[in-house]
Amino acid sequence: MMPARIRLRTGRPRATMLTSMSTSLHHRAVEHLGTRIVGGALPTGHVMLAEHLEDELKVSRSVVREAVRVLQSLGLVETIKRVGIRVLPAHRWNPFDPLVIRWRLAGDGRGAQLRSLAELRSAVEPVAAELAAGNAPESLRQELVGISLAMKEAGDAGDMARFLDLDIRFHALVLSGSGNEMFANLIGQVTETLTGRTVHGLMPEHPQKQALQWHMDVAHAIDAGDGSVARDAAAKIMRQTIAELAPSWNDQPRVFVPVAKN
Amino acid sequence: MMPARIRLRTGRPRATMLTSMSTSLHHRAVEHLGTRIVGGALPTGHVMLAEHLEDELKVSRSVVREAVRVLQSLGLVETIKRVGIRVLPAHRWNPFDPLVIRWRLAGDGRGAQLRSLAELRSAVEPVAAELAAGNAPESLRQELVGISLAMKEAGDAGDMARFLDLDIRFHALVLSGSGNEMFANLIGQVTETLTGRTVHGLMPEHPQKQALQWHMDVAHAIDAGDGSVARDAAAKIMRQTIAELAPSWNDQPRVFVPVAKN
DNA sequence: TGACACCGATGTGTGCTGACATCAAAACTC
DNA sequence: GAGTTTTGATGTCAGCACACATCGGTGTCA
Repeated sequence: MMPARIRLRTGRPRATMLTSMSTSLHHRAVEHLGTRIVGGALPTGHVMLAEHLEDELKVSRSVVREAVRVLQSLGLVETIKRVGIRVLPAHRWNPFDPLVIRWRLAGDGRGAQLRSLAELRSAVEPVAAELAAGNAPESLRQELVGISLAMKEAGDAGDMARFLDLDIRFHALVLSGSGNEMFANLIGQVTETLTGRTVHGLMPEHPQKQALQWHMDVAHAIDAGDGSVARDAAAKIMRQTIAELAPSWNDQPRVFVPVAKN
Repeated sequence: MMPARIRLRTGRPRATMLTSMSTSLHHRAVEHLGTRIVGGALPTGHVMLAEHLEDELKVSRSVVREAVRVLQSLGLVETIKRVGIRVLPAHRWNPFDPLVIRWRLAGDGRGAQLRSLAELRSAVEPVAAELAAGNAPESLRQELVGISLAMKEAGDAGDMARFLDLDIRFHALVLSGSGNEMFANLIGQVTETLTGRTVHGLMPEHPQKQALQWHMDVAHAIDAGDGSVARDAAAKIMRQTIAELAPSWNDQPRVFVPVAKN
């Protein structure tokens, strides 16, 4: 016989979520808090109470707590007993986390974030090209050569949409071909900067003839296993890219992270 | 009148936590699962049930769920309704997260992780030095010069402990002085590789005379605002560092992250 | 009277649990 | 085979017990 199920609580239908987002409550909570912290709406040192967040987000403690735990792992907040949830200074944030990058790109820090990413690219891609020349599998080298030729075609024809697609794949293949998983992980961010550059009209009407040649140089050097040539050609691409983009962030102030005392 | 508070449950005293660790249950759970996943004990595609983890870790659902949420944000697992918690392939992990790096360094992936970090350093530090020459605040430039001189002293005197401390601070200052928060965030990882190099006896008895000179070159070039000289000197340091360390990871296989189709 | 150490009250994160809600895989029906 | 129902896992909620840092009061001593 089935014991009668005791119904302790009515289990009200819970408002049926008027804002019928497809995403989960957890996702929404992380997103809400992350954007507000990174965007500066919640300044460094600001203390929140879990209970207050429940009211603000209209969710239960579980959701708030799980979201706070995630933000904690990103370095955005810390929890202190008897005090609350405190917003940490920006230099404690994990600047490599995709979420943090996305939130910065969406807010005031957009310029500074793009500069950081561009500088990171300018550092990494030449070394990635050099490593790819030594390590990349044969099929990848050949695809790279093919793409560099297709880029020239698309560039000469003025087909910028196709050029962008090829450009993205080109740089993704170089990063992947390095055999370094940290480099490969930057593919997403590089893609973001490349698309952003065209979307925001920072791309020249036609790709520079030089840039097309440099891409082919990189591809052929990787194919030939010539690391230093690949590196130098990639460095040239990066220098030109930085030069093109620099005006858009020249006014952004630089922040100097304090070095922990020994 | 106060309504009588209905006591739904006795709330038993909860076993008083025999394993009286100083760390929180949440921390322990994240650590336990993270090390086992990154260490390979839980292979890609392995599916766990939350309830099973409760039993295994002897913790409640809240702790398991919060830990899983954090691991999810690191890209180590995904949760699927009606299926469970699935371990994701390594190329989905966030290779820049300090936790992931630490877990890899602690397990079989140690060699590959050190290579990745060293290659990242070799890419970033020259560019960081170049940027520092243009951006670093005056006080930082001067400290850098002072440290490079002290490094020479310590090196000539054979005081390797002091040399290591100075070396760490030197590279931290260069990264910080770049004014790029992503570069600055690598300070921790660079410190790890530097200490690891000496701890594991991969460091020469006396620092190379050339290396000492290169450090001074970097410092003076940054102080003088000469970016390209700083970059080239830093690149020389990196080349030598890589050459010293390479034997320790030459047998590690490289992994090539698949590039998403367009 | 004033400075300081102690100690209890208070409040907030941490952790545990039962009860649903939801949704997709799997089983079932036609 | 297509559509429907069942099932079983995560998702969410709410209440309680506990640990512990902080604050403020109290007592002691100078």
